[in-house]
Amino acid sequence: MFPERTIDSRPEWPDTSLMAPSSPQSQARPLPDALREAQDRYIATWSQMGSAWGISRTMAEVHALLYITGDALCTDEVMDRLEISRGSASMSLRALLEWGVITRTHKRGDRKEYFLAEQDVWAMFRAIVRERMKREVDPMLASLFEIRDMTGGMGTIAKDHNDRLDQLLLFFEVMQMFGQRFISPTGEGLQAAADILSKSDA
Amino acid sequence: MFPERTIDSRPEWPDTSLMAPSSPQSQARPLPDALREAQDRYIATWSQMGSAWGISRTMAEVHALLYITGDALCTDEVMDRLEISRGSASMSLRALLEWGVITRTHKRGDRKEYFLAEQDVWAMFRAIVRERMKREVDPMLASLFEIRDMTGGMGTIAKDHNDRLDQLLLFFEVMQMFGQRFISPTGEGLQAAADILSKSDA
DNA sequence: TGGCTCTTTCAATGTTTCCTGAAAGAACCA
DNA sequence: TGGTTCTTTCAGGAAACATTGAAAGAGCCA
Repeated sequence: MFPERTIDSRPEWPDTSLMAPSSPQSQARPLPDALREAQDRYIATWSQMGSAWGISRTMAEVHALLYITGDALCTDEVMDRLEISRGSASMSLRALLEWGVITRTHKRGDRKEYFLAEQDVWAMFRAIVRERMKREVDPMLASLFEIRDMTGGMGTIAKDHNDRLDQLLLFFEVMQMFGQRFISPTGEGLQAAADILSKSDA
Repeated sequence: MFPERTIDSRPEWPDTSLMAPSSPQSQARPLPDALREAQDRYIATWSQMGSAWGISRTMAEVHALLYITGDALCTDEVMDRLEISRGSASMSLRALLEWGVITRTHKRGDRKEYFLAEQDVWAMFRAIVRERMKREVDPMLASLFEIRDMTGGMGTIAKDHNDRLDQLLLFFEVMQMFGQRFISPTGEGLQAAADILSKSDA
């Protein structure tokens, strides 16, 4: 069902008792193999999710990497870790910035840009919902209104057609309202509720 | 922002005062040009929407056509209207059946199958949400749990990593709960509320 | 200003995804 | 059973999409 694409997802664990001298990590701190493998599987999972929802695999992978490591990584680190080209890394990072799910940072005495993923999952999804509404739902609603106007004065011959459009318009307006509530400060109330729930039954 | 793809979306109206003797329509009833054009624009809009959300353009077009006409159409009618091949029409129709957003019907004395779109927008979206949860969210949650288990016993070195996964898991569990509420009979309450809203301020 | 480092762009290329159309399959009828 | 009508399948081709890498751009420093 999902497209075949994994970043080495072996089913078994290697020996994890020692630190492996893995490739040059962010700040010279090598990672236990098990952790690295878990990261890779997370990256693969997130990239599958992304492609099912119309986000390019690489962009999803870059985001997954930044989120799961929690580190501020530079372009070269992203390239090396995901084995992608400079151009691809650059474009993905920029797109993620535009989505508002990562931010630029700098390190003292280093000219490179570092990228850090939004660490609050709810804030991250608020950003995603905000962008998708802006890019897809709003224009579509505008189109639907226009289309509705095309047959507005046609009388009974277009009645059913217009009713169907009205039904759709109503639905998307309701959804838009929900979306706005989700991304607004009120949406943070939802997050708070979820946080409380999580603590009460953990 | 959206990919270029339209089904003849001229900005101006043709003369709509008369029925145009258009191509052989479902039941030999020709359509006013304006109505046909509005249908085309709806089809184009819906197909754009679809591709932004990972649904193939053709499949979205077929669904749009069935929804907006409200008619039970057979494969040949779909092919002719959208100018797609028999194979493509057949596959799209089957996929739409699997999604549960269209149904098969038959006409007396006719061996062909006819296809009818679910006409209730809320029922349609309940079907879509149900399928997407089943196909994408549930497997992803399963993966996240597995990944979480990979580093469950690793102690402090994986603490932050595990916290991040837990945050994601919590988020998706909340979303799953919402989704289930949306698709359950309770979800119909939502629909009812929206219907009332629409009548009260129309 | 010239040289250095890092970032962005984009034409060419590679890859995935989708569509086509012919052929096989299935259901029905006489 | 053979013929007719409709549906599904799938290999091959076409289109859409993503990635690469080299070159241009941008900022910085001495």
